[in-house]
Amino acid sequence: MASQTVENYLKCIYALEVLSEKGVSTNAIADRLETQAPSVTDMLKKLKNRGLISYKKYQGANLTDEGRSLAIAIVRRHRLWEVFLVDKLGFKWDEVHAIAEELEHVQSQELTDRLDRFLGSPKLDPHGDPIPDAEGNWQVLHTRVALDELGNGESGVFVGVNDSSSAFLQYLDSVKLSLGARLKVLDRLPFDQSLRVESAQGERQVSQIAAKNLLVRKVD
Amino acid sequence: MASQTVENYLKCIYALEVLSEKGVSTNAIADRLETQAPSVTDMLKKLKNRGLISYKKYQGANLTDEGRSLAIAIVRRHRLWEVFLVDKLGFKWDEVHAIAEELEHVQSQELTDRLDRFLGSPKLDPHGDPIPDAEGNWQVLHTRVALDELGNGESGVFVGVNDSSSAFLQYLDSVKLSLGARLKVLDRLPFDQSLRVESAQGERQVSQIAAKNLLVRKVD
DNA sequence: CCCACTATTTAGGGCTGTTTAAAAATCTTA
DNA sequence: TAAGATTTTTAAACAGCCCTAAATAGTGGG
Repeated sequence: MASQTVENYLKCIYALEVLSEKGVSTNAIADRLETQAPSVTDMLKKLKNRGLISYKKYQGANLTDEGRSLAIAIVRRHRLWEVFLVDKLGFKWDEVHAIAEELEHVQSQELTDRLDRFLGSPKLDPHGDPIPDAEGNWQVLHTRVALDELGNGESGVFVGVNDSSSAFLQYLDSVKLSLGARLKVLDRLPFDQSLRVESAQGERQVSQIAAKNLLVRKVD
Repeated sequence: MASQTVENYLKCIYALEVLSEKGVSTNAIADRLETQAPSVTDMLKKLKNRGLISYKKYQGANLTDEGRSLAIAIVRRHRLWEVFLVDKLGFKWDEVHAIAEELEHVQSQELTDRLDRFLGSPKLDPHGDPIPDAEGNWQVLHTRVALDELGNGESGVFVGVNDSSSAFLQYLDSVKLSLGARLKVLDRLPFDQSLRVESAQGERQVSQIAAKNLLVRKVD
């Protein structure tokens, strides 16, 4: 039985592994978990001993199959609880992350299965991220690209975010951008590279940094 | 912020305090938490330093107002989650205790409030125990007595249990006794003091030990 | 009232997970 | 390629919570 701490490390390594070809670095983990590098080194040794990661000194860590399937199970629980919090309890999408971080550690396969059924086996969480099923598989997402990568004149449907920080989500709310919105990039402003975008609510401006964190599915 | 361990001690002391006039003894706590007496002594000192209990060596512990209100908040969360598990997820009443023990430690006032509303602000948990409201108050229960305390010829409605162990709850299920059943004590069998009881499903026999754990509200 | 028994506390450690400070390895770049 | 900078690991220590063994306080029976 993995402790909450171990679960958090696994989830963290899982998230970072996607971003880099090589092993996940000690510092990257320390930053993300807001802990210190020596704590990470310690934990990496333990995780290795438990067969959850492969790890060589100075080379970073990678999940083993066992570690990865544990990590995916945690992600599954996290995202199911997020759906519960938003759909059933009426939380807003920027409020659920911290609470789901706690709920995800409750250990009961039966609970997870029943929660999934209760929610109607949702495929996506409130931020547009896919929810793994009990076997750890998930729907292949339509190709998602950052709004920023669309050329002038191209259109896309807002389907997810790169950054699910409360700050970014609240920003999206404040400018009335929500999942499903159809967006067309008109052009870039030379000064700061911000995008002029056309949406159902009319024309708006999106900063480049926001555009990099806003994921769309391209449409014609 | 109280750790899960601290919360478990508080809940334990709260539960034991009801049963005895004096301070709650070290061993009683150790037994209930399935830990060792020295661990309890350690923790009692810490709880005292944090102002959550009053405690003198060899004299047992009692909750302070602050400790008690924390304990009641934990009981509230525990029982709300039990209602959720039974009413919404379809668990049986004997399956929910362990899971609720984990869920109760999730720290979010907002979550508790919303869960309460989502469930319709229930007043009783699946075992007939009262759920404290956000202020820590609960409905005064109709006087509940053990079935065993009814005289021959007296009747009562099954409204709760003393022992909510899985074993006892499953026993009740297996003999088709559920909350709300009307029971009339006919007489006792001299040999083992077991009760002959009349219910809607006909006449049945209830062992004395079961009768002591089965709570009824007297009716005429 | 004293002995024997039980309940409780102290002493000394272990394990997990954390920290700071310092050493070692790796990377960068002139 | 050799300093210098950065990253990572080691060392030493601490906090929370737990344990066993041993000492001590309280309690009931003779």
